[in-house]
Parts: sequence; C-alpha cells; structure tokens
Amino acid sequence: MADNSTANTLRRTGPPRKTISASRAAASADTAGTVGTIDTAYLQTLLGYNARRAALTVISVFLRRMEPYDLRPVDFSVLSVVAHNPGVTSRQICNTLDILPPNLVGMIKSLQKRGLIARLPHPTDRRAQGLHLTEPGLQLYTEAQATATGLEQAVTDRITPAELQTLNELLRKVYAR
Amino acid sequence: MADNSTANTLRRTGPPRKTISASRAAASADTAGTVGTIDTAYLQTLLGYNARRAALTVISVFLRRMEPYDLRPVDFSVLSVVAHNPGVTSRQICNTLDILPPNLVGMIKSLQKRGLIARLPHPTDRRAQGLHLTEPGLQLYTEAQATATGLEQAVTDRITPAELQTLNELLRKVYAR
DNA sequence: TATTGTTATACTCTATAACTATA
DNA sequence: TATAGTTATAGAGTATAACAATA
Repeated sequence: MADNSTANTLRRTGPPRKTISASRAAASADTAGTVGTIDTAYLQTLLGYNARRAALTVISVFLRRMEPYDLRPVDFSVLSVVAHNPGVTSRQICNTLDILPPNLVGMIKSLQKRGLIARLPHPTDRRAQGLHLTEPGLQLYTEAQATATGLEQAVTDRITPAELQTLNELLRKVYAR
Repeated sequence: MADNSTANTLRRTGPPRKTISASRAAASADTAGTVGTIDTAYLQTLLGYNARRAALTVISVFLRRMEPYDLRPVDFSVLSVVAHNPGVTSRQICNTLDILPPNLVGMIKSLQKRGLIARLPHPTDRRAQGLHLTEPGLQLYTEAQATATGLEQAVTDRITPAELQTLNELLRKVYAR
C-alpha cells in the first residue's frame, strides 16, 4: 500500500485537483532528488490503470497454467465461444470478442490444424462456415475450462467469492455499452 | 446481458462443471447449426476476461480524450510517476509500472525531446539519473491528469461513485501481490 | 560481482487496404 | 450494394541478449 498521507488528498471523491504541487512537495520534502517508496496513489484511483494491472496479473497465471493445453487467452476465448455456441461463424466470434477478422483467420486455421475445431458449411449462407468443436476439441476444452475456473479461484484468493462476483458484475457494467 | 436460463447453470459458485454438454444443448436446441445471440455466459464469469474487456473500454476512451496531449496510457503513467515522485529513476519506474528497461528508453527520450521531462544527475549514484517534470511538462501533465479523472467519471457512468471505489479496491487486491 | 542505462533485435499483437465469393 | 472470409502488410507493443559505466 502507498503512503496514506499523500493518498488521502488524492483519493478524495470531490472534483479533480487543479494542481499536483502538494503531492510533489510531500514526495520530495525529505531528500533533494532521491525517492524511496514510489507514490502511485493517483494512478491507483484510475479504473483503467487498475483493470489493466489486474488483467495482466490474471493473464500471467493463465499463461502458466494453460501451457499444457497450448492455449493463449484468445485461443481459449474462441474455443469457449465455439463450445457454447456450436455453428457460430467467424464473423460472430469477431463481433463477440472484439477481434478483427484478419487476425482471427490464423487462429481458426491453427485450431483446425490441431484438430480441435471443424468448419462445416453454413446451412443458409454459402459465404459463411459454421464452427464446431471436434470430439478431441471438446475433451481439451472441457479440461481447459476447468483449469480456467480453478486458476481464477487461485488468483483471487485475497477477496471473498461474494466480492469476486461483485467485481465481475461491476466490470461487466463498465464494458457492456 | 446474456440469456439467464443458461447463465444460471454456469454462474453458480460451486465446483467447476465436469462437462459443457448442458449449455451446448441449450445453445443449439432451436436450429441445426445457426446461432442467434451468442452465449458468453461462461467467459463472463472469468475475472481475466472481464478485467481485460473493461480495461480496453477505458483505454479506448482514454486514447480519444488524450489526443490533444499526444499521450498514450503508458506515457501518462510515466509522467504521473515522475510528477508525484520528482527525482525518480528509470529503473524505479520500470519496477513500479512493470515496464522492461529497454522499452522505457524510447519513451523517456521522447518525453525529453518534447521538453516535458528533464534528466538531472542523480545526487548519490552516478550511474542513474533523476527524472523531473519541466515547467511545460508540469503544465501539460496537470491538464492531462484532470482529463484522466474526468474520463474515468464518464466511462463509469453506469455505476455509482461508491461502486467505483469498491471496484478499484477489489482490483488492487488482485494485482497487489 | 551486481546494477543502471542503453543498443540491437526478434517476436507478438493489432490495424488497414484490398480482394473473392456470395447475399 | 453489402457482407463473410481471406491475403498481405504495416505499425505498435513486448521480450531477450549483450554491452559500457558505475556501485
């Protein structure tokens, strides 16, 4: 935790401060030019900063635990959407996960090459293709999903399950626009 | 919000599901191969997914509103640390913001070239250099900080200020390890 | 021997333009 | 005329190795 003496003046809920001179003075009052503990109190008031740091923390654990399945977060997300929405098209995945079409092509190709997904002709639109998990794909994804659920519990061991649910709900309210 | 009939079975707080067949059946029961609304209920239970989506949402607004200052999120973070910790060293910034030293060099160089920061000889360590905001740097950062505070309020208009504070506190508990 | 700042470089991620086949 | 999928490619972001100067 950062120094509370300066944090209190920065974390107040009122209007934005006009200057930052108070906290500058507080941070450099003791020595001339050297800094001990770094004051990040202001950045810690920013949702963008906190959300990004938290996401990177979770993702680093994700990368480690998903190594056995050779799945990056985006691969897992794609598999998850296909698993829960058999017959989904590439374009639908792009819209759902905010992936640009050219960047999805390689992922789909790779997952298909690994035998995890299959592309079937779309029943009504000959331009599109319906994506489905293969049997090995379903087996791998099922294990990966259990791993994902487990690592979430591990990485959130500093908050209660109720707090985690609150956290997820609040985050969804921010990005669901 | 996603379909609650399937979401309820996926969002429960018990142990991980062994299979995903129930939600697959639910998603594809009506038509053979086509998908209407995409079910992302499972992904929405993952903090990693929600935090990343929320961060990207905030960042996209950040990029737009910070255009007048020509500051990316990382530039703003660096300026913020320097502003609140005059005399801080590059290495300290790297440790604080999780930036690798080689990737900070160019940013510092650029901010210095723009006349926003100055590198002064470190008082006790001749290898290091203390970073400080210039007067124009302080002026620009002060405006940018007010803009950042303002855009946070705009992007979190779906939750209350109290909820935002809860959200930020919970996120910090996740990444402060 | 370890650390600060740096260069060079490779790798990954993200974004844009343009094409084809079909709607 | 618009959309689904694709190719090629550019740009931004992130990573490792290795070096000189100093601790």
